[in-house]
Amino acid sequence: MSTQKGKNQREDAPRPDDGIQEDEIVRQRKDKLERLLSEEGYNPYLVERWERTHPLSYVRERYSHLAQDEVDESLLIVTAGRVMTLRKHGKAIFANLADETDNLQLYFQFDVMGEEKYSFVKKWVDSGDWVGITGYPFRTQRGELTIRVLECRLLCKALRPLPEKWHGLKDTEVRYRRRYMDLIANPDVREVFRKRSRILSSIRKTLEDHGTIEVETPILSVLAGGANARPFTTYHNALGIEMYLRIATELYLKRLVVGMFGRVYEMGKNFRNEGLDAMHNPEFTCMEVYWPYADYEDMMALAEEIIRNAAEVVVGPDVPKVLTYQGVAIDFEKPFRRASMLDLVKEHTGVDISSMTDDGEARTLAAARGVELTGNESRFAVLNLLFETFVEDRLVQPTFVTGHPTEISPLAKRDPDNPDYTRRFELFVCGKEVANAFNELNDPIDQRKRFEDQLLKKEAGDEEAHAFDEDFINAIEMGLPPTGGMGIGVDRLVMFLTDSRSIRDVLFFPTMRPLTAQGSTEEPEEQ
RNA sequence: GAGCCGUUAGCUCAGUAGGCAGAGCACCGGACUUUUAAUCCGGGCGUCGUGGGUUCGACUCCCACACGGCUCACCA
Repeated sequence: MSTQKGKNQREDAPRPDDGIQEDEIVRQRKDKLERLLSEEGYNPYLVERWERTHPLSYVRERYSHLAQDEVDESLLIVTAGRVMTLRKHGKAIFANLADETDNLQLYFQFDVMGEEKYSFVKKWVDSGDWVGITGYPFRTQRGELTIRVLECRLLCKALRPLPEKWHGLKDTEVRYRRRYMDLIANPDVREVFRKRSRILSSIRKTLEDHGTIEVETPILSVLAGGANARPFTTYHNALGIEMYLRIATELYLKRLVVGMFGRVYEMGKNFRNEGLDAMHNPEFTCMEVYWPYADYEDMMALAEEIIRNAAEVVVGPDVPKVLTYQGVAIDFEKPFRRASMLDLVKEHTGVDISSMTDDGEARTLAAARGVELTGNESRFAVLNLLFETFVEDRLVQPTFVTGHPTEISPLAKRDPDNPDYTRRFELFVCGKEVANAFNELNDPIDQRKRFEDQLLKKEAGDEEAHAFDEDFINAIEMGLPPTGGMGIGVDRLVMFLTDSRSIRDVLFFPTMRPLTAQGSTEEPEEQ
């Protein structure tokens, strides 16, 4: 495809596929494809269906008992997969076939298949190709469970070679940008993502076992509320308005509780226009759940149950739910520690904010410990800063941190015994926040005040202050019953349960900077 | 956003006080009916991330930029 035009395009304006260049191997494979068409009249891309009776894992399980040289012809196996390796020996060929379940050896024999079928395989099948196979299982002299192939149908031809078979694909950039190559080459990566799927199912099952129903609320809306974060902005042409991608699902879900939906949850992507690093991706998966008539202690029990069940799908049943994260054993089995933010700060810094009524005193004590302050912080803000600076990192084992100041909890109900604080917890694992829950504020008058408070912060330059949501006030003026709600950072939970160092290792396609003019403001030429 | 490190064949990686760019796997041709990182014989494959500079000569030295990784700062 190196027409004059194509060449010019590549030089003058990088195309999205620039960087994947026509190399020797691809040229050879395209030639081979043409020869396959002209010599055999076979177009592998016209194959539409293959009646697979059994995946490879079935063969391994059912025929594990076969002895050396024993063949089982009781059942014709019709299976399929990608050819990973080929070992050609003249009139016999060994290959490894992989599907989504397993990897099994194939044995092609001249005598067994007949010259025509055998020669086709020898001549036209390459590593990377997809094939449909029929044959009988047997065990080789070397003890390897193998399928003796009777028929081989070339289902699809690969024009690009597989990554190196021994070292796999290591280049992190290629692994993230072209995850399909990573998944082909690295079975452990496939396993991480299978675990992710099982964890998500487990979370859904635990919630649904408690009568919680899954709902969907807008991702695109005119107001991004429910958290303190900067949203992504977009524009709706027909309506002529700015719109935002959601930063949380909270305010919509509580509207549904008002609307008498009972226990609801949503698991989906949130979007925050902030930095990227090992713990943060601009889009990430959150689960939020709301239970009427429940409180944050019920949410603690639910959090433990969700996480323990999720751990179980990773480690297996009847095993202690203790997992190693980056070399540290994390115990999800025993009840998680519960401690108030005030006590934890006192424990780690000696500063006791609970007895304090003076903001200046709190600032002085924090400043003495090296915390940078603007001089306007309340003692509650200082408490939070001290917690973030001196405590957070140390909470390695699962810990419920309770009693956050009202000032930093604009949607949480006050503690009736101490209105400056809320009935709230955050769950920390490995020094990172995994869950956040509280008794939902259902006093519309207080909620309005809290929003007004956030508005003042926004006007003072806090870009992450909460937006004022008049309709949400309207909703809870209709009456939100006493409700416990919780959010869980699903990606982080998956990271801890799969021993993944970066959030990019648990997202199929993590956000990456584009390589070319693609994504820039430049006009995409022609068309 | 800042600092450090990296970018060489399809993949994994070597490499040179500045002097024709290397290996293994993959690929191509040949041999081979129990191999499994098959083996044996022969072969091809590179804008050494991009753009400048220094130099007789740059993959190598210098500068800028791009992308990635790590650390830090903000956030989940």
